[in-house]
Amino acid sequence: MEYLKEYLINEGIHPSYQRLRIFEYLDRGEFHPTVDMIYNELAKEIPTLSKTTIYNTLNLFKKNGIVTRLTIEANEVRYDTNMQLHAHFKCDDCGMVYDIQVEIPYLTSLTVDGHRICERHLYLKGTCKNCLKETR
Amino acid sequence: MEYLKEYLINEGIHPSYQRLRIFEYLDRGEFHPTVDMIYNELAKEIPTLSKTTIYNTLNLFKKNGIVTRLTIEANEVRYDTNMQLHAHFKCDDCGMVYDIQVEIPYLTSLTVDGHRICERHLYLKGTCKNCLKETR
DNA sequence: ATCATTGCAAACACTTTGCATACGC
DNA sequence: GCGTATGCAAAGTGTTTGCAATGAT
Repeated sequence: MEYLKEYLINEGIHPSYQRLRIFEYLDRGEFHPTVDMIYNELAKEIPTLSKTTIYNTLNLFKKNGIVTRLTIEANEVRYDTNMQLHAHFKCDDCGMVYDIQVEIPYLTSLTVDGHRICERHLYLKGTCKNCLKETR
Repeated sequence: MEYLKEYLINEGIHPSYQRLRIFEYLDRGEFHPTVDMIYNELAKEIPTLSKTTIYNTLNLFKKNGIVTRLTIEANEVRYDTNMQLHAHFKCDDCGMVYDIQVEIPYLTSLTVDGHRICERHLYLKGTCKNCLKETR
């Protein structure tokens, strides 16, 4: 946990207990949780935790560029600590969101049609391989 | 307007006056309006129009596959009648959303990592060419 | 002692639901 | 006349804001 603390400090974020726990939770692999997921999970161990703090914290993380907001779905925002360029696949059946490694030179382009690009999101939707198995 | 009527009927949608007007408004080029934009514009000419009707109508259009929901931004849903595969660029300065014609073979692939893809969205963000001009 | 963070409660914004009215065939 | 579409009001959701209490140095 010590290295996470240093990471936050490096990014200009005072590493309070709540912030550390929220970042640690986000940073556990390909997870992309929603605010509710974070709250429900962490509130078990931090009973005083409030959703306001989670919103504050995620907005701070976003502002400082250490998380990305995923808007695959109109009604659910997910958060990702993996800042490298990659795509996301969401399964319409089970709701799982997968990281997809893409190799699209085009995506890394700095401009398109004269517009300057500074953020890219490739979202795919369908049925994931696990759900495909079950319906087979 | 007659051909729009026939189009809706073909897609299994009863072409009421409100539905026609909403679809016609959506279908005016690269526009991608939000519910509010549709409402504000059409309410001028259809004073009794309610937002509920717009929500009902857009959900119906979505269900019948004649519009796509764009979720470039967490807090704003936009609607698009262009069902062909293309990307969207949103300008952080002026808020304008542009259609981008892309040629990425990968994007048309039917599967990735064993998952079956049935919907694709490529969202780009940055500063559009018009806003770049002004700050120059 | 001071300044920043937390978290409650209230406010806000967006979308859906329930239902009575109005419309079109 | 009947079945559907409309639109008001209310409910439901997700997020932000105001502010007092708390915590860290």
